[in-house]
Amino acid sequence: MADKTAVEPRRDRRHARHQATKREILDAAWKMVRDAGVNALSLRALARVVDMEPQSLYTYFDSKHSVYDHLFADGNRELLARFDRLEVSDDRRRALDAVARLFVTFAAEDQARYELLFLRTIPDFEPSPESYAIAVEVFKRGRSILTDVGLRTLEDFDLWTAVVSGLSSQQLANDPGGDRYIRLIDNAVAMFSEHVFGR
Amino acid sequence: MADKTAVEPRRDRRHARHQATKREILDAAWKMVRDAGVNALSLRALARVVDMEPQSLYTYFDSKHSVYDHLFADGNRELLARFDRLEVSDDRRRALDAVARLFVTFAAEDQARYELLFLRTIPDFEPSPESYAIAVEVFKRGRSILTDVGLRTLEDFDLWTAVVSGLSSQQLANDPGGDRYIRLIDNAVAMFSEHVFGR
DNA sequence: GCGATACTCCTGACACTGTTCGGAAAACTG
DNA sequence: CAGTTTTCCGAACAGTGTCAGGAGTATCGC
Repeated sequence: MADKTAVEPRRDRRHARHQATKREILDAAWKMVRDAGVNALSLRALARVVDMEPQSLYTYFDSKHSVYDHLFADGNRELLARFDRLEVSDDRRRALDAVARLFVTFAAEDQARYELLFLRTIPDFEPSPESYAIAVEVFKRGRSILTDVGLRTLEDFDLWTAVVSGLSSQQLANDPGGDRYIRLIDNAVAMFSEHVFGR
Repeated sequence: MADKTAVEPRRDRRHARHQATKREILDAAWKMVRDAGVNALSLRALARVVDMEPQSLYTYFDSKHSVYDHLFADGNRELLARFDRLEVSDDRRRALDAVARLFVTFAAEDQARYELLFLRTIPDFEPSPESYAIAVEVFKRGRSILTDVGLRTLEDFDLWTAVVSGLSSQQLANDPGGDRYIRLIDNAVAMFSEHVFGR
């Protein structure tokens, strides 16, 4: 009798929790990371949100780093998808502008995601080969768009990424939520294409 | 008797520890941060290095954030000193090149310091007014050098910082310890000054 | 339908973290 | 020498990621 009443509610909670699948956990993790910063992710707090015990998360993820790894993959997949959706103009300037705008916007949208994907800010975290492969894919896709546009040498490409990532990081650091550096994209693209293509 | 032998070594250690002053603690903190990343700093490990109990650190610092705050101030002071030591050439291109080189080198030297000063990577950390004042001083100094060179508008200045910080962050992220992006400084400065000054 | 197997989840525990409190020893001040 | 201030530590609290072991549930082969 006493046993039964003690076990009953546990079973109920089981059912409630059971729907908290991998995807839901990751979504909750995204929310936490966005609200409090990449390094403020806590497995225990995460478990609380998805109504689990912290140890149960280990059914879905090998470790905290594994959670980060999945977020890393998520972010890169999203970026890759946007690149795929992008229709590249024949006009050089227009194409460059679109790519820059795509990237800077992507960065400005979500500071945490930017940190996770492009800055090594979590101690000892390194993406798994599978996740890193997606990042490489993103890189290749970006690179191929730019070579199509006429950006041939690695030097020019590096200079391009420097400019675009510079705008992104400055936007996030000095004017998060605003458009102080986003407004400069036009100007920056003009500067860049004048330099490498002449005017 | 038993009491005395138990107390004796404690007194000896006291003397040994006593030389671990604020400066020494901060130096040790710099080393830890450089070796393991900004977010891997641990007060307990730090105390171990300077041969103290963790609680004793609170004699010198109000909190872990306060340690970060002092590091933040340290870094900005160093950068400010370098700006002061810099002799600005009359030649525009040369001057810009020197400033860019100064900054990118400073960034490339020490990833942890760069994160600490220019990226908001530590959860909830915000520099104290006193430390932030030094950062503002650095900003002013950089800005004044550039206006002297003929960079008048805020837009141009923002574009400049974007390019320079872009080179820095790319250097750290994609080729730490190397010079893949440092080599581009010449090129980048040419691009920038052609754009804002004409050629 | 039944037994074995796999999956999911939890209890308990360990070593670690930053931090607070209260007290003791040492250093400095009059 | 007495009194005050500075420096340090022992004990403890709430938080962290993680592991081991054991339940309950779902699924598969028979």
